[in-house]
Amino acid sequence: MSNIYDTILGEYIKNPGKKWLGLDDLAKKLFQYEMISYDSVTNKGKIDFCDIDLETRAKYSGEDVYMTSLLYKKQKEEKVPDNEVLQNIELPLLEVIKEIELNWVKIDKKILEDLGVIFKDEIVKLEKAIFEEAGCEFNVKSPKQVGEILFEKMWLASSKKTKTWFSVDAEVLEELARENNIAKLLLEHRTFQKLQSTYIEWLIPLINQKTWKIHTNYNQIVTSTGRLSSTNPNLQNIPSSVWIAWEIRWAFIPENDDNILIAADYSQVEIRVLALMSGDENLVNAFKNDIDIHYNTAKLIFWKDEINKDERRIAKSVNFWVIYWISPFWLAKMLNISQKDAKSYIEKFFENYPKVKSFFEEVIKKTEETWYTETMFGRKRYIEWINDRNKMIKQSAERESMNMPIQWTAADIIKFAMIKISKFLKENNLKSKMIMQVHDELVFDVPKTEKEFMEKNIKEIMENIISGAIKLTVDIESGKNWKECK
DNA sequence: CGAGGAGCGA
DNA sequence: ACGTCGCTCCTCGA
Repeated sequence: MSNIYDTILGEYIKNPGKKWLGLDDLAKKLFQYEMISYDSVTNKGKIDFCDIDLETRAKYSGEDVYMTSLLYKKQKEEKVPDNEVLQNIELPLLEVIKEIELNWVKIDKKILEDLGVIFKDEIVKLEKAIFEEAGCEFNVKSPKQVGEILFEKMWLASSKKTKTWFSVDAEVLEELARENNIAKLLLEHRTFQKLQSTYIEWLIPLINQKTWKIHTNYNQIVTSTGRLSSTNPNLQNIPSSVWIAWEIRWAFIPENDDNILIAADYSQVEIRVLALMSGDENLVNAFKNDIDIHYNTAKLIFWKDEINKDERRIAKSVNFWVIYWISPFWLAKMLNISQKDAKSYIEKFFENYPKVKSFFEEVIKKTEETWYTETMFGRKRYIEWINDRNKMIKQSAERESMNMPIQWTAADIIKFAMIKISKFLKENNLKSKMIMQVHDELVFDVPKTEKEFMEKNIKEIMENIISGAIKLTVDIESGKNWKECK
C-alpha cells in the first residue's frame, strides 16, 4: 500500500495548482476502493439529493465519512516524509490558516449598506446619462450591446478586437473617452457596477447575523506560484487603488471598540528577493544603503543624478516589469513611450545590474537541463515544456521559470512569517489575532493595550525571516478600520 | 450550465 | 504578439 504523503505530493509537485486529488481519487489510489460518485446517485445533478431513497443516500454519505476516517487514521500512522518544505512550511502553516479562518473578520454592515445606496444612485444616474448620449436604451452591462451602440450605431472608431467581437474594455473606452462623453460615462458605470455587485451585494449576505463577521476560506494548494488564495469571499482582491473603491475597506473593522487593526506590509519584497537570489552588487548596495530603489535605477538608466518625478516613474515600471521579463513593445505601451526607448531602458537595466541578467540566464539554463526551477528554500516546480519547439510556448516557459523562484520565494517568506507570528502570539499569551493574509500583507485585530508591543514584534519577526546580504522591510500601519491602515 | 468578456487584487 | 497568478461578476447561447 502506498504512502499517503508520497501519493499527494507526487501529484502536487508535478503539477501544482492544476490538479489535486479528491477523496475519491485517494480512495482508489490508497485503498483500491471505488467510491459511489455524486453524479451517479443524482443522475448528473438531475435529481435533487433529498429525493433519493434513504438507503442510497445513507450509503453515499456513509462512504464519505468512512473514507475520511480511514485516511485520517492512515495519516496518523504514517511518518511525515523527509521533506523540508512540507515539515517546515506547509504542515505548520495548515494550523495557522485554521486559526485565521476561525478568527473571522468583523464587518460594519451599515457602512456597506450606505455605500450600496450611494453606488446604486450613481449607477442609475449614469445609466440615464448613457441612454441620453446613445439615443436609445440598452443593457449597459452587456459588452456585446455596448459594442453595437458604439461601433454600429454611433460609428466610433474601434481600436481592438476580441476573439468574436469589438473589444469594449477599459483601455478602449479610455481611448474613446478623450473625445466621447459616452465612453467616459460607461467607464464610470463599470466602476460603480463592479463595486456594487462584487463588493457590496456579494459581501453583505456572507456576514454572519450573530457575529457580524465574515468567514473566508483560504486555499493552500490551488496556485502554481505557492501563494494562498481566498474564496467566499475573496478577501485578497478588496479594492485598494481605484478611486472611491477604497471606501469598501472602511467596513472592515476590529472585533470591538477596544481594539484596532494593524496591517503589516512587506515593501518591495519581490525585487528584494531578486537582489538576494542574484547577488547583484548594485542592487544589493542600493538596499543596504537604504537608497530608494526606483531612484537608483533611474540614475543608472538615465545616466544622471538629478531625477525628476517622471523619470522615477519610468524607472519604477522598469524595475517592476523586468522581474516579469516583459517585452519592449508592452513596456512602451504601458509607459506611453517609443519602443526604442523602452528597449534601451531594459538594456540599461541589465547593463547596470549585470548579475540579474546572468541569474536569469542561469535559471533558464538550469531549467532546460533539469526541467525544474526552484526557490531559495529548495522548493521545486517542474516545467516540462521548457524545451518545447514552439517558440511561444518556450518563451512562456522561460518566463515562468524565471518568475517562479522570485514569486514563490516571496510566498514562502510570508508563510514563514505567519508561522512564527502565530507561535509568538501563543508564547506571549496575547489577545491579538491574525485575521487576514493578502499575499504580502498580514492584518491583525489588536487590543489597544497590546498595540506597541505587537507593532514592534511583528515588524521584527517579519523582517528577520531570512538573513542575507540585505534586510527585508515591513511597513506597519494601524487604524480603527482597514481603510485607515494605508 | 459553461464560455467569454470584463475587472479587482498581489 | 507581447507579464503571472487567482476570484467573481454579467451576459448570452446551448
